[in-house]
Amino acid sequence: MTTIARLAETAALIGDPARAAMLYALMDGRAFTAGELAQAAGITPPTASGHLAQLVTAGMLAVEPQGRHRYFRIASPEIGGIVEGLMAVTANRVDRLPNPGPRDPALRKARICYDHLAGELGVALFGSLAKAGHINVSPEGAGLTASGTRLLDRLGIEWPESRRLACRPCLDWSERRHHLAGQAGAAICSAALARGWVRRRQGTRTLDITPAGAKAFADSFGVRLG
Amino acid sequence: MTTIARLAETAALIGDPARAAMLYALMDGRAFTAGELAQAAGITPPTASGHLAQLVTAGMLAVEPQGRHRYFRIASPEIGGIVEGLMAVTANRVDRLPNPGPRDPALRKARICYDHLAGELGVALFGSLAKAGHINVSPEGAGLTASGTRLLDRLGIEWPESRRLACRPCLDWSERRHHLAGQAGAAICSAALARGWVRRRQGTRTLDITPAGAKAFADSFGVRLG
DNA sequence: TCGATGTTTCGTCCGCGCCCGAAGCATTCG
DNA sequence: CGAATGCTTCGGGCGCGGACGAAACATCGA
Repeated sequence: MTTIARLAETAALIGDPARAAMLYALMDGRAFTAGELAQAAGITPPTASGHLAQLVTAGMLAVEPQGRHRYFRIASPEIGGIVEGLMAVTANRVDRLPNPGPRDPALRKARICYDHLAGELGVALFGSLAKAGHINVSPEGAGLTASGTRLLDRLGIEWPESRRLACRPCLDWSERRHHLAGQAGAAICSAALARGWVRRRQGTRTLDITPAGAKAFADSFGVRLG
Repeated sequence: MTTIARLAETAALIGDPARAAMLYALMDGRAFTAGELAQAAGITPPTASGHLAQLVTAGMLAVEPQGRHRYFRIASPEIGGIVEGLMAVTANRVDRLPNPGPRDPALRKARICYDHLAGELGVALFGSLAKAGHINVSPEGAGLTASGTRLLDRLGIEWPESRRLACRPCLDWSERRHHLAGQAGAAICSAALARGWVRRRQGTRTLDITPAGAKAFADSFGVRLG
C-alpha cells in the first residue's frame, strides 16, 4: 500500500463522525467500554463495535478485556496528539465562530489532554517550568533539568525512570501554544488529581482548580492564572 | 456545529485518497495548478476542481490565481504539520511493513517538509543546532539564541524579523524525531537550495546533498551524516 | 475577433460504507 | 444450569459523496 493511501486511510478513520466522537470521548485518557462509547457517539452497540474494531486494527485504540466488558483506550500519546492537533487546526478555521477552541470557559481554563494537563493551566505550567529552568526542551525529546528533577522530588511526584521523553511539548487546542505532555506531564497531572489540586467534572475532560490547587500551583510551580 | 463534527470534518477532508494525494503533492511547499494536482491524484480536472474547492473553503489550501491558471498551496505550516504528523502515526502502524516511513532511501536521507529540511539531514541539523546552543526551544515557540543569530548572520542567512516562532519543532515522518521548522528552518532551507548545498530532484520532495553541501553542513553547523 | 487552453459548473451514475435489527457467542450471577 | 448482560457477527437497506462527460466560463495568444 502506498504512503498516500495509508495517509488517507488514517485520516478517514478519524473522519467519521461516530469514530471522531469516540476518540474525543477517549481524549481524557480514561478507558471506556464499547457500550459507553456507543452511547457517547449516539449509535447502537453493533455499529460501535464495528467502528471500534477498525480503530483497534489500525492501532489507534488499545483494548483491554475485563470480564464481559471490553475497555478501549487511546493507544499512544502520539495518537492523542494528532487528534488534539486536528482540533487545533479545525478551530483555526474561521468559518463561523470568532474564537477558536472550545466555547466552555471552564474547559478552556483547565482540562485533561490524554494524560496530562491542558488549557490555560497546562500552558501556564509549561511556561513557568521552562522559565524557571526546570525543563529544557531539546530536539530529541525534552527532559527535566537537574533543578526540575529536584523540584519534583521535593514535591514527592514520581514518574517511571525512563529518561527519554520525560517531557514532551503538546500543542494546546484552545490556547494554541504548547503545554507539558510526556511522562513528567502525566505524573504532575495524576499528582494534581490525587492531591485535590484539581477535580475532574463528572464524566468530562474539564478540570476545576481547587483553592488548595491554586495555592499549590502558585507556590510550587510559580503558576498564576488570571 | 459541534467540536466533534468539525474534528471529523477536517479529518475526513484529508481522508479522501484523491485529496490526500493532492495534499501530499503540495507537502514540499510549492504551489501547483489545478490541472497538475488532478494529474497527481489520478483524477480528471472536474473532479479535482471540486476537491480543491473543498480544501480551500476549509482553509487548508490557499489559492493564487495567475492568468488562466490557479495555483494552490498549503495554507499554513500548521496544516503541513498535521499532514506530516498523520503520516508519522500512519507509518507507526505495523500492519505489514517492518520499518516506518518512506521506503526510498534518498527520501529518508533528505527531503523538504513544507518549507524546511526534513529526513536525516533535518533531524541532524536540529540536533546539532540545539547541542551547540544555537537554538533554545522554549514552550511558547522556540527561538534562536544569541549565538544562533550570530551564526546565521555570519552565514548571511536572513529571515523575516518576526521573533515569534523563528524556530518550531516538527515531528519527522521517517525519523520520528523532531526537525527544524519555523522561519529559521525555512530560511536555512532556502539558503541551502540557493547555494547548491542540496539539489531538489525533479518534481519530488527528495533532496540530494551535494559535496559542497556536505562540507557546508559539517563546517557551518557541525552536521555529520553517516 | 477567434481559436486554444485551463478551470469550473451541471447532471448523472454508481459504489462504498454507515446504520440498524436480529441472531449468535461469551461471561457473570442467581 | 438457566437467565441476564455485554459484545460481536450477519444480512439488508439506504444515503452520501466521489467519479465522469458535456458544456459553460475565463483568460491568453494570434
